[in-house]
Amino acid sequence: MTDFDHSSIETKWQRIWEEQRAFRAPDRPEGPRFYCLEMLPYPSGRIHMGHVRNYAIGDAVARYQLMKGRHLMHPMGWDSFGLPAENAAIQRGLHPREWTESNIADMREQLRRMGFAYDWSREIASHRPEYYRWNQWFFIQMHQRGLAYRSLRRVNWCPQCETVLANEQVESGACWRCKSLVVQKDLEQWFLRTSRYAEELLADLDTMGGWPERVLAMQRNWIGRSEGAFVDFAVEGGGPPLRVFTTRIDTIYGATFLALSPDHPALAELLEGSAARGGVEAFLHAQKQAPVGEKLSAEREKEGVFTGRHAVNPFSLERVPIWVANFIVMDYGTGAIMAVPAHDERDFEFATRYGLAVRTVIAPADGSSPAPPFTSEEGRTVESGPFSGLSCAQARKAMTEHARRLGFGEGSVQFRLKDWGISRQRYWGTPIPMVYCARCGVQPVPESELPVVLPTDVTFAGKGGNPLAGSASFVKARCPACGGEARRETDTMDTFVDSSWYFYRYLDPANDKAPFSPEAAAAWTPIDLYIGGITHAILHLMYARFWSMVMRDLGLGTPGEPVTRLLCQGMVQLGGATMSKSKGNVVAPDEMVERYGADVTRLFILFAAPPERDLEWSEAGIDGLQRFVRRVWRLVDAHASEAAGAGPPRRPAGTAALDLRRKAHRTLARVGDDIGRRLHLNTAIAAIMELVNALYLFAPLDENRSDGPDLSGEDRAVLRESLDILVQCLAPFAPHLAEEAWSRLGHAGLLARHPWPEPDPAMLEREEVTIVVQVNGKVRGKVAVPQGSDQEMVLEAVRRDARLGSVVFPPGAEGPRRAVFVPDKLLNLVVARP
RNA sequence: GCGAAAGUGGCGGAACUGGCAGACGCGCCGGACUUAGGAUCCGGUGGGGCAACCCAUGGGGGUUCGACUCCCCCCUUUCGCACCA
Repeated sequence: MTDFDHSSIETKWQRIWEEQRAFRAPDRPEGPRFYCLEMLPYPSGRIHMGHVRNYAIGDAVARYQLMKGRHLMHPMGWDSFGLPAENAAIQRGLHPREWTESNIADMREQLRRMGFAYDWSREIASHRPEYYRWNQWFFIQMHQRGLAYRSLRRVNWCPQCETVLANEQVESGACWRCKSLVVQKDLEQWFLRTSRYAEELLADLDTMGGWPERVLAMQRNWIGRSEGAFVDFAVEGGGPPLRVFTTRIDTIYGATFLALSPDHPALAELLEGSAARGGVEAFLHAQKQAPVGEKLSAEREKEGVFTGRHAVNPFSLERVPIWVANFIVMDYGTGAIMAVPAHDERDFEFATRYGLAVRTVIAPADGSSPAPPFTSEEGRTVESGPFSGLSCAQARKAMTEHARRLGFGEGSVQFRLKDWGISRQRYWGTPIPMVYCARCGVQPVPESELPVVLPTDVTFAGKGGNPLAGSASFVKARCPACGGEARRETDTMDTFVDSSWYFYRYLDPANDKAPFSPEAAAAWTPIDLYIGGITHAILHLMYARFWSMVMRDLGLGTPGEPVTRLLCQGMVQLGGATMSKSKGNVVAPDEMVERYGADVTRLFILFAAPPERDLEWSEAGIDGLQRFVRRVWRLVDAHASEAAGAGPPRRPAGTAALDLRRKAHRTLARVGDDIGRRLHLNTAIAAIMELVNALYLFAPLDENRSDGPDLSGEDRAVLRESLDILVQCLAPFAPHLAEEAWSRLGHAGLLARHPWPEPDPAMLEREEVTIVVQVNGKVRGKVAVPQGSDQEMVLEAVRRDARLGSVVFPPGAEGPRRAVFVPDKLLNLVVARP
């Protein structure tokens, strides 16, 4: 009896896998392939339990698919640009590159010790010029096609990080990273035109059956498509008309005022000569002071002020006052609305506060007359001039057409999805490859001059501002058009750019002519399974989809949708909160590996909960997994010598042996299905535990003997087969243990690359099945009958059953009125109730 | 407010297409082996009666021969969006 020394055994197999290049993926797979991808980590320095869980899930699937005979692509890399490196530089005086590279080295080592089956030859890191030059290349391609543009925008600004934040990075008014209150600022920014793909991004969601419903819902919500119409209201006293967007043009006869965003560009002109000018300007000033968080809140009191001007409703020709209101946001629609207090809650609230008219123009179909505001679309228009009496849908159609014909409006579709602002005023990111020439304007850096490399002569003072702007050598540039002096763009790209296409670079990581070859992309994508946290359900996954569509349109051979199946694993929590360094509730994977080994750690984290569910960390159960590993090891250790000599089982042996064979083959089928189809890794492990229990019953171990019990030759063959199956089932979850056991059982070659066996169909059948016997739906007993028995045969068995017979057919009572029979499963007898 | 998911023993969780609720593990109880065991093996373990049976999957209704599973209402929790016109 030898103990399972996890430390030496795990190290040994990690070395052998590496030496034999066991997980190298071919550049061009021939035959079935599987691309298993896990979200790449930010190299913070240490891996945490969230990583371990993510990668243990992916590794189990990857190893299983490899054994199933598929060419496997299972790469790993580093999302290595970003703010923490810069902060570390400020705090420790290290260059961000040194800090990052050293973290990568540490974390790579930690991942190796977990025994994950990665093809490390494809490793990428986004902070390396070989990688980010392609960010720059993509940017230039997009710029040429009008997909990248520069625009002055009121942006969200984090005063702490001193950088712009995308809308997506503002969480209830605070910076998503540092939580400080976000303010607004006008800045020239680079944008990517995600809006051009809004329709496709939305429409595809309906076809993405391999994604969790909640992620699809979040993305739909985020894209936020609304069908409606623009309507132009002429301004009384001249000037250009005010254009509003509405989804309820059918209520336009109830519009009693217009409301403009405080940021509306037409305001200045409207206010000229208006008596209300002073009051409006005071209001606007007060609005500007309000912090962003408050500004975005729905609970905020609705406030506004009359501009002193009027507009004309083009349908009713009525005069309506023009107001400025704080609840109108500039970046949706036109920044101006027609307010219909009778049929919109917000408009109603505002009208009530300021004593504005409320006019009902929709009558509910049921004849009721509810108090305003009611927003239902069930009903007909009333008091709507020639459009009265139509259903809301009809009215919308007719009115939109009317506006179009008369030239004061048109149908329009609006999206909540905004273009992606990618400019960041940081050092540690991809330089945006543009230069500014006084004569020629904004010019892209020629492709031959890529990459634009980050300079090293920068100081990280922590005083704010972009360190890049302080690098004279970097800022000074030549204009590609005229050759004159020019100034280089110092903004860098949002790190979400890096992660939007990295999974294609893995396929062709050394390519220095293109980001990747179209052949490689076509051969390996779409990704079969992508695993990561739900935190990326919107941003990263939306950008990755957008980028794939752009690359497809650039002719790079990528599919429009990059991911066939998405698994969002739950978070690892401690004390009800996600583990995080700042909360101080982390458990270091290193310590677990040291104490229990990688196999036990992996088994535990996979067994404790199904992958999608949050997992509350508790070590209470880990002893069970350690026991399990030892039990497996003892089985193998005790039986290896005798089992090694046995051939395959020839014929059904005794009942016990036959039962064991069936158990083994059922386990094999179940584990395969649980990993390959259902992704229920916890139940797969449970099934393997059952097989281990069955093996112990079949061949009890005697502590006083070094060898196993006395078994017949046939029993030995069955035992041998079952042990082989056990070890193979275990390979995706506890790969080191499995390899060691495999070799102990006398097999040559790596188990990791050994074909996954097919269960013997004969062993999945049973000649006898247990039928549940119910009376009026209540279980009253069970009978054993041959598989495939019909109803009569089962009834006969029930009659013969000593106990059941009298329960089901009590003397003197009527027999069953009818029976519901599910073959091989259940018989339900419906009898008259007493 | 809108949207999504979840609620099952002391605990983590099973039950896939409506068909034996509680697989598997933790914990606990008992036994075996032991100088000892916090090692190992075997058995028990939802509740009530301790037998037949009855009750039980957040609560209440419904559909069905049969509901953890489907439908309606409600409660709780978590997550996402939050004045989107």
